[in-house]
Amino acid sequence: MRYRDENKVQSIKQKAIEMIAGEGLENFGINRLAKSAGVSPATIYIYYKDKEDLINSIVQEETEKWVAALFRNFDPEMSFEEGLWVQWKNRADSAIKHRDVNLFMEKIRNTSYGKDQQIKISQCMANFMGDFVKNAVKRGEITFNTLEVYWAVAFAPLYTLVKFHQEGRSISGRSFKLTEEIMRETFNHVIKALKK
Amino acid sequence: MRYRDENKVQSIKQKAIEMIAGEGLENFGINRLAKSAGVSPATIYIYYKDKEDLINSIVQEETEKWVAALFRNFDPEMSFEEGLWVQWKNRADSAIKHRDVNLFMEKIRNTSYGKDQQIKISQCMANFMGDFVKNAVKRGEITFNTLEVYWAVAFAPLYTLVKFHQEGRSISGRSFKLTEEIMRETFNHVIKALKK
DNA sequence: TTTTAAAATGAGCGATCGCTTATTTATTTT
DNA sequence: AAAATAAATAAGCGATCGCTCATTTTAAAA
Repeated sequence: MRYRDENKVQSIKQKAIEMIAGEGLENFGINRLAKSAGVSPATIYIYYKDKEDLINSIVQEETEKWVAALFRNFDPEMSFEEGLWVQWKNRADSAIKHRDVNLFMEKIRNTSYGKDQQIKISQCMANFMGDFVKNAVKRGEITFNTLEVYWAVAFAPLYTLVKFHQEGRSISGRSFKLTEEIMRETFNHVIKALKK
Repeated sequence: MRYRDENKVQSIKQKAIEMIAGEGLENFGINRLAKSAGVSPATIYIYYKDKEDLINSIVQEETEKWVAALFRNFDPEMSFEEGLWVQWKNRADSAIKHRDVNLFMEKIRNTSYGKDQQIKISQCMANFMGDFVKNAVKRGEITFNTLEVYWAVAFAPLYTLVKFHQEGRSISGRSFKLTEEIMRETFNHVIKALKK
């Protein structure tokens, strides 16, 4: 019997990510994807049940990779400042190295396909951060009441700068690049906010 | 001659906002909008050139209202802490009072229709904030180098909490409500980060 | 009351949508 | 070499898309 051509399914995934990253979900269609990936529309339905399944599968797969990358070289036993910086660095590296995937994820976020994605990210965050933050509090490095407030103060500034960077645009209207220097400046503000 | 029925165009706008806020752009269509608004599809094209013009018009209109609401009771001469708090309060009130519009704006953000929206918001922010921040620096209340960093530290935490609130979900998985108490807690962190 | 002109509409156009089916192609097993 | 089987495809289905047109409705102007 004939075996699956892995190049085909990889091409389908890759082109789907590129198309959604570029034009958004509202212009994304199976016929156009098939043409772009160099396969027949019917071929896509060998690998995926329907359009929804296609998108959900890719979202799930990329979310797992995305979260894993966020915690590379991270250890909950790290000091607060070191651990948070590792997560910041990983987040920024991800945005730069995998631009398409990050734009894709951003387009998905506010759609029905983004529900599971957000839940998975939240759970993973809670798991990893739970111990990390608990340790930091135990050591008397930081203080806080609500986990949501911690997340908002510790990560939201970075995520906003990453968005500015991805869009190549910002408040001032000028082009914006997320340099290590700017990351450091922002990080110092955040540390000041959270430290006792 | 016959005059335009303002109820009709208002109904079209309102239903468009509700539909996009609820199901997102990818499921939004003119025929369904017409049915929902109780008019003929052709009627919509009396008021708007095409689908793109319809969405762009609503985005522009609501963005102006949205930005205006953000600077209600705000004066660039205010002390830093007071001025920033006014903007925070306005942002939170907007999310609570005009839920549909805020969800609509959020769905639009990462689409092609969101480009002008973002630019307009950025410009308005830069104008209002320019003087305000300059005054605060002159008075020695705060210090910072980059406008983008200021924005990221001063507003991103609040905007993240607003998103949690809108989605009724957050890091922990539990339902999340943006109370005044949580806003205050977060605000104190941010002030600590920005004050000299 | 009649005329006039724009608002409003129902029906439906061509194009594209997600998806299926009948058939062919490729590769392993016999 | 023949049989077996799943991958892959071209063609196109019904449904829906954005949008238009011929016609009717409405209310001000004459």
